[in-house]
Amino acid sequence: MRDIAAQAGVAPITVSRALSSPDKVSPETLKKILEVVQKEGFIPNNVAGSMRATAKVIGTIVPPLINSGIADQVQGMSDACAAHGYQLLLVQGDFSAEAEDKAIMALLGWRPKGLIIQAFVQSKAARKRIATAGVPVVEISEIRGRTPMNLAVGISNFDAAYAMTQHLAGKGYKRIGFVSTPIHGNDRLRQRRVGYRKAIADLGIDQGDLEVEVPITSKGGAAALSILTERDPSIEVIFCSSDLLAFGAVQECRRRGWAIPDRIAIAGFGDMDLASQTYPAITTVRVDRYGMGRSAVDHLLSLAAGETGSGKSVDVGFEIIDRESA
Amino acid sequence: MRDIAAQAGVAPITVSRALSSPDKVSPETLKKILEVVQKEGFIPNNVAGSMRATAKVIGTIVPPLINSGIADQVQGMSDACAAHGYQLLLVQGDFSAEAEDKAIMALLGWRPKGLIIQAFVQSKAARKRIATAGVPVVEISEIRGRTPMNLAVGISNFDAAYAMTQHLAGKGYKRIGFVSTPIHGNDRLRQRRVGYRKAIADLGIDQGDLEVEVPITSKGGAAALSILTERDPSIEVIFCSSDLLAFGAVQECRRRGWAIPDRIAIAGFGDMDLASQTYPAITTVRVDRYGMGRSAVDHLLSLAAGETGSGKSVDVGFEIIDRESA
DNA sequence: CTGTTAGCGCCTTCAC
DNA sequence: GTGAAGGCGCTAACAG
Repeated sequence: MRDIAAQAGVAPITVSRALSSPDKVSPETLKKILEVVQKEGFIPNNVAGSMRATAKVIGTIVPPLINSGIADQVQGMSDACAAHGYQLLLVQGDFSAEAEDKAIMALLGWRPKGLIIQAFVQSKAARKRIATAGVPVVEISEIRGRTPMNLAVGISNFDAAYAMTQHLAGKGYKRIGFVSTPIHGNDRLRQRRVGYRKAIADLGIDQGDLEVEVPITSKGGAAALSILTERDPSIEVIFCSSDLLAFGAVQECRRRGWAIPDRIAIAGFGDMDLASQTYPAITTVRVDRYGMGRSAVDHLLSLAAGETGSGKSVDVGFEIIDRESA
Repeated sequence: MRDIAAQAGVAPITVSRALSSPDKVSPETLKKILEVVQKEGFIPNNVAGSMRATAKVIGTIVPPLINSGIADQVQGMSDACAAHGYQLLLVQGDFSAEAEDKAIMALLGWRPKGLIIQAFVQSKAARKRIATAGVPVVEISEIRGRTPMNLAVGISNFDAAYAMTQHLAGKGYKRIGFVSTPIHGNDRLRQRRVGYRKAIADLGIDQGDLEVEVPITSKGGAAALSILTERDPSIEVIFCSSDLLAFGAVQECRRRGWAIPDRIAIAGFGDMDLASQTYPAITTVRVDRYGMGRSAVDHLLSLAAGETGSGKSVDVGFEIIDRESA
């Protein structure tokens, strides 16, 4: 930057101003400076800049990207960040509290403008650290129940699962199974199961235990179909807590030559591209994951700008998409 | 950090050492410092640290995460970064040279240890900037043809597509179609098409134009099936440049009640989870995307450590996975 | 093994 | 509209 300044015949600070607030520099000076910058291919050092001003960085922790709609969310965040001139610092963690803690530490070390986390912040220690750091946090999560640290963006997974279960019952299905990936530490999944259970109870269906947990792969969905139909051969529909599982179940049916939805019906959750393209197309719950990502960034920047959204939740809503599989 | 030092009765530099190279500090001093750090919840400021030492950050540019195996690669990079104590700075771009330039500038501003790019660096300007910055680059890309700036990690998409086309011919298929997503600016896709064409030529098959480009969705795969079978009703197999397209084509067949592979056969590329789980399971080319991500980080750090891998390519290889769909 | 000194490159503050 | 001084928090380099 000194070089540029020398070449343009001005002081370094003027170059700084030319690049960050061009309107505070006279047009001629500006033009000359920009020419030199261009010629030299100068790229200002954000690291140095972030020592005095706060870094234009948003840290985010995401669960494994593989096999999930998380990629959509990351895309949304990335796009929104780009629109505001921010950068995404990405750390992956699983759903364990320890992994989360480590990831939060790693991110805070970069003094980001804010944090976006794909769940409620679990450990008290982490919450305290974040509070001490004075960094706003947006939790992309279940919005029912706990109060978020600052602000939560998401849907009520409880309501969504409840609505889907009711929807299935409304179509005449009596014995309704529920498949999920491991729930431990994932409040979104937990709320889906709670919603399902509540609906079953409200409907007065007496069906015993038709729940199963399987790995987060389509193979898991296939396995779930086997397990549940063995446990109760009269089961009529399987509600999967993710489209990937539903997809696996659908393929397993084809493998067995079972007609969907006549022999058994299947419903999913998420409305991934997959769900509409599979044949038969999968009845599912649509969630705008991309929008959640964008919205999270927007709200985070509002919080960082001093707006106090404390404790509120932003419900992006869901929609039951009725297709052929159930 | 001054606070911590004062409380522990040592100089700031000792705290610094205690945190970054604990073995250079006496056990007692170390213990006392760590206690204070713990008690205060101190998180060192990486931004400041990165002014003198180089930042433990790797910048990466990825194409849209949605609908692709890229998520696996990101996962691999993320895991490898975590293992080395590095952080991933993620920017998304499409395949255009302008987007790439902007993304590279944005990343270089953070003075990262290195860059990982999901293609060859396209523009001369960008290459020059990177060279000037003295930052090593690993290109995850086609390894045939152009010499990489420093080092490329990937496969020969040409060889892979050639091998698959030969494989299909070997199974007796005569009229072999080729579907890809838009090739413009994506050398991996281009090399797949070139490999396909070379194989067709070598086989002496005379079949006219059986190539089509469709959007990168499974719907695109369905559309491709319609287009190609209309263009040539006697087409026997469709080789899709991605599993997602192959999946769409398979679903379209089901919708039409066409038997796979008897009425028409389908092959994919990538061996996504999807490919093995779809029924019928999809014959495809397996590429270890996760491993590519990990390997890219490892090689990048070697380069950054002064190793000169200039111009070399690391071939992670591929494998033809023969399943039911072709 | 520990401390002193100096400075990374920019931006805030204040003066002109 | 422009510039001079100083410091952000940490760590290399050198000394003890």
